[in-house]
Amino acid sequence: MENLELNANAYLPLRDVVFHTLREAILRGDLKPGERLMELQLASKLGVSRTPIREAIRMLQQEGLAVTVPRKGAEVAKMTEKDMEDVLLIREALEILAVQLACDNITKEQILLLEEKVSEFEQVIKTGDIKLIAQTDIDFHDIIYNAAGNPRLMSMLNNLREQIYRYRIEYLKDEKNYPHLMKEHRQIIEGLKQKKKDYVAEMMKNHMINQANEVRNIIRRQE
Amino acid sequence: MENLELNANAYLPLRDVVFHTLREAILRGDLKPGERLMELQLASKLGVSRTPIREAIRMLQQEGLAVTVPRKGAEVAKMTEKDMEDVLLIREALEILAVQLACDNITKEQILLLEEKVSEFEQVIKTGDIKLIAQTDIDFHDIIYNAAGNPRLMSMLNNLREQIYRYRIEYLKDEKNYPHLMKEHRQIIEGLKQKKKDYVAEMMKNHMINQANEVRNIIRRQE
DNA sequence: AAATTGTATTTTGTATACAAGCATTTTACC
DNA sequence: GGTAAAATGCTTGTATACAAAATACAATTT
Repeated sequence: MENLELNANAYLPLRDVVFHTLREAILRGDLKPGERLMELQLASKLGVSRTPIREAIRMLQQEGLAVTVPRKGAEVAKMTEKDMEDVLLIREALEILAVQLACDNITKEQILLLEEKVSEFEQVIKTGDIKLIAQTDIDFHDIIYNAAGNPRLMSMLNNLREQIYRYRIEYLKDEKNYPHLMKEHRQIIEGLKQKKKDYVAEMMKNHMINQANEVRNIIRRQE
Repeated sequence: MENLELNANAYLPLRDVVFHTLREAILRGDLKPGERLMELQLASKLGVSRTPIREAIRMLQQEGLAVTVPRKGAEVAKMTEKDMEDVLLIREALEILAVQLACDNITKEQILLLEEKVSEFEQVIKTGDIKLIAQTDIDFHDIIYNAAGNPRLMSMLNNLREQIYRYRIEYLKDEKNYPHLMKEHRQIIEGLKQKKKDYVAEMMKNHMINQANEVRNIIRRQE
């Protein structure tokens, strides 16, 4: 860990601000897997007392981003390759569910939004700004989640995405992945337009399997 | 709420004991949906200070069993029929995933355990003890989760089960459901034995749809 | 040298104090 | 009597104090 800074907001309780701050730090890798989350240290670094830190840690823990051992303290959750595989499988199942539900409910406007997002993606990759590229990809899927009309599913998928964020960033750093990704997104849009549920499910599955393979390669390469 | 009591354990931090106590109370309906979770009140009722109560509430909140409004406090999460539908759909997708994974990995011993559980279920329904009946059903599915070998999937399914616990109890109070339930369990075992992935998936889907329908009926009847 | 005990230090666990916000009632004024 | 403002009480938010456990490390023993 290096430089944490609080983005204070008069009306949000500090625990929520701390929670978001720590979550961001974990996702962006400023807080590394296995790194201890010491209350006093974090408190002084963020300029608050231990109380909001502790509550934020309890939230992170329930979210799976931190692991706590009683009377020992918390640390940033480590992710083994197996953990990653487990998450990817669950994500695949739920993304397929989401796109199937979306297929039933999606509006013409939402389909337009999806098409716009693909164009936007095409533009954004030229900038080379990975965070922006990642966000555009996230937006695409978020439109589908919204169309699915199942808020709990949406929040679970967001949580799963969080868990593999670091690896997805690596995946998006590799330009050779962009054409496939865009092609798959276009296939999904096509299926949604024609309301072919089995087809979109197949295309989403394909999309997920390809990403999972890339994530696997990245993990292998790192170790 | 009426009588909460703490099941103290020397080594578990109080926050965890409080968390489990409150969770149980919510699931069993002692704490009703919409009921406020006031820190001081709970603290004095459980004989602890506000600190562990607050941390437990943060955990319940992240788990979806409580909802908190800043500077207003927490209350037991309300579940609309729509929420329930949302959860049931997710559960269906993940139970199917679990049983498919189990199909790949299940051992002979685990299949034996499943068969024993069905027999046990047959015995237990004679007692009429709903909590025991529910536990036997839970055990059956837990064996499958274990065979699936995906701990994260297991914990997500456990969490989803939690959310619909109250309605599942109602479902299990109705004796006419037992024969179907047992038949479906036997079909799932058969599929796992023969390692027919598509078949187990189909049977599990069927199992889930039937339960979902019953839960729907119960909700309708209640309102 | 290895193991063990003892002690100081660090860190978490829990209780409590105090501040601030929100809601409701009371009071003052028209 | 009705409305606005003030006051009161209850609740959450945050900081801090103290206790208990874990850890690190030195001293002692084997």
